[in-house]
Amino acid sequence: MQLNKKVKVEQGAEQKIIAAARRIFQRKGMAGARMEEIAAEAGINKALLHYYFRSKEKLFQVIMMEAKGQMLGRLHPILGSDAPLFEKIELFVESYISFVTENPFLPGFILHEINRHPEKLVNEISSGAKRPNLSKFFQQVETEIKKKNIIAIQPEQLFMNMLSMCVFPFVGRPMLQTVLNVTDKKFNQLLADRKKEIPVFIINSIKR
Amino acid sequence: MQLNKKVKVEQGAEQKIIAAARRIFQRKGMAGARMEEIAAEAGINKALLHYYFRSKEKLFQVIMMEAKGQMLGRLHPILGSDAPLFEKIELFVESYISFVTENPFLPGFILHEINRHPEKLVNEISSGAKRPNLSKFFQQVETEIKKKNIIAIQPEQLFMNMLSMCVFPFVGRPMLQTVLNVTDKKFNQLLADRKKEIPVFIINSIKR
DNA sequence: TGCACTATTAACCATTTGGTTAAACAATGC
DNA sequence: GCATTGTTTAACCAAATGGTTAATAGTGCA
Repeated sequence: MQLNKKVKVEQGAEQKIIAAARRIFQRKGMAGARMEEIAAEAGINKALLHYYFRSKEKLFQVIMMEAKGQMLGRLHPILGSDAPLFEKIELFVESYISFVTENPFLPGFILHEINRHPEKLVNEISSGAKRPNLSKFFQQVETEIKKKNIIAIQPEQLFMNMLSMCVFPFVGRPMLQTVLNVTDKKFNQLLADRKKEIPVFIINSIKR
Repeated sequence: MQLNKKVKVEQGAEQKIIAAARRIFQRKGMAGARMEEIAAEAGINKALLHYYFRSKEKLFQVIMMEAKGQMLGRLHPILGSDAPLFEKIELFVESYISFVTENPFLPGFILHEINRHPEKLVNEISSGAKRPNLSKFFQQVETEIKKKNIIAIQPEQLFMNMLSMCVFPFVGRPMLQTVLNVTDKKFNQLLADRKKEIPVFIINSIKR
């Protein structure tokens, strides 16, 4: 028989802290987050935060690294694959929207924090993980243009368009929802629809 | 002869404060901004901030109202006009990108602060200014669909796409620039190109 | 059982920070 | 000139906040 009081759902303190820090940091940002608040959210004492992660800055780095990794890490596997261009676009949009749906505060968090520190660029992405490489995707676009399968477009512009349409509605949700004057339910439906709508929109636009 | 030491460029203290607060708040957000810092940026004493604007919160409200007004105020004049749909799209994109080019931190600022306060929605936009009304634009889209001039698309999706492609590259610039691996100059060129590229992209996508 | 080691906490500390106050300073009217 | 009113500042204050410490509780193991 095991006497361990913390079984099943009861994750260790370290994990509880990370989960709490994720929630608080992502919503309020580094400057807006309070160590006390994170401790409370994790259901522990403030001193324990410093026991596991020495400082607010250190804890923040952990969350930020994780966030960057999640946000950028899915670019390469999809865009670097061998799938044909149109299929790749569909895959990318579906995957990215699914991810952001699960983590609606993540993009805004990263963007705000990066803007806050213009000095150190986004370098050392995810602590030296592979920098996302778009060359495969870019080559594919160039090839399809040469083959007259799609119209001439700068690959960079196409990529920006794709990413913008996937991510922005989540970052700008409160503003958009007000301007569009729709309910939560309706807006969620619109977001869900975009998994199918955006690929159609993009492919319509570029195919000859 | 006027003895007034503060002529020409020397705006009054109140204006200097607002200008400084705009810069600091937009870059660092409410929580990240320091009153002392704003005072220094304005070249005055911290106590003078409280003389003109009673509290940080009050000063912040001034900047936020102004920001919302600028961001949302330009929607209605363009989208509510009588211009034909395609022309309207061109006007909108050009106007919006020009504006965001001049105020690159403004969208991120608003979005972050709104996310930070989910309770009070974007209501009371610009202190009761006219809520942007998209109905004219939406009607136009419906009409063009009926006339078979454009393909079927939910007007809300079209609007989201437009706004996303205009705004996101500025909000997400640091991330995008890293991923695309381009210089400042090249990225600025890409952004400038978008004034023409986005309308083409959109119209290509929807026209029959 | 007792010892070493980890985990956890309450109380505390130093610094930062928004905000206040009283006094100096400048402009303006009489 | 001098009183009055508006502007600006240095010094100060109280609350908030990140971080520390010393003591306590729990755990494995010899």
